[in-house]
Amino acid sequence: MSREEDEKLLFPSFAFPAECFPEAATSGGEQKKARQRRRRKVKPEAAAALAGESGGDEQAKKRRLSDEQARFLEMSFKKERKLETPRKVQLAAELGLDAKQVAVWFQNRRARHKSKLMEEEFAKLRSAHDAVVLQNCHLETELLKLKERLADVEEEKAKLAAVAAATTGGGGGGGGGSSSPTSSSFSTVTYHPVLAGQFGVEAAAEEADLTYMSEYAYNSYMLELAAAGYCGGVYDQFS
DNA sequence: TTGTGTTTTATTGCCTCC
DNA sequence: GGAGGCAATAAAACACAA
Repeated sequence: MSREEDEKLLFPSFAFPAECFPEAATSGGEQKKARQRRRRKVKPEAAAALAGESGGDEQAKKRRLSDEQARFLEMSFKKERKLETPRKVQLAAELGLDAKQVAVWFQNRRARHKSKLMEEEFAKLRSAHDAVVLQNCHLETELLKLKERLADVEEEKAKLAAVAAATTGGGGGGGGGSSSPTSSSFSTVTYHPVLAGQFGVEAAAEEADLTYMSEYAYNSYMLELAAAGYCGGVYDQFS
């Protein structure tokens, strides 16, 4: 079974939790709330059975499956995530278990599998988020530098205009104007490869003749920023 | 040994589908 | 309406540090 099939099976209608969108609370959210409100009550007979009080038969107690049984079930789970009733009964007979136990085992196993996939998904989203934060910080830093540079140029321009006015006796003069930025003072905008791929900015960046940093260069750059005290916290991972 | 955290097995209540 | 699935949860079993 492919991972995509797997996820389709396990997340038939995956959505971000309703609390992410409080303004769009729906009846689905209500259902979830209702579920969370619920407090399970263990029926007395079930509690007694678990405690071994009803006749004291060992079968009623919670028993761990043997390694062999668990291994067999695990192999079956790898082949098929859900069991048809006949297969369930057959499996139970082969393992000397109750069909209900096999069903429960599969149910719990699916839940474990799902939560593992969720963790992986979360980790991916988090790293993408971190990358966006870093990129944003980088761009803000770049913007700051450009603003400083612009201010310098404007100042230079004003000075030149004043000098021109003094020497020509007050004429207009438009000297010194064509300020094409020197390549050394303007650093190029860089895109982290992960970001570029993820958000489709690659083509646009190429078109604009922007250069790319290697992973190493990028990390070094982030270290520099961290050392300079930019965007505190975000760079902890680099230092 | 014991307190505590984690994993596993089982139950309950709700939902969907046939 | 019954079967089966899922989420939430309880509780036993287990692991492990102090």
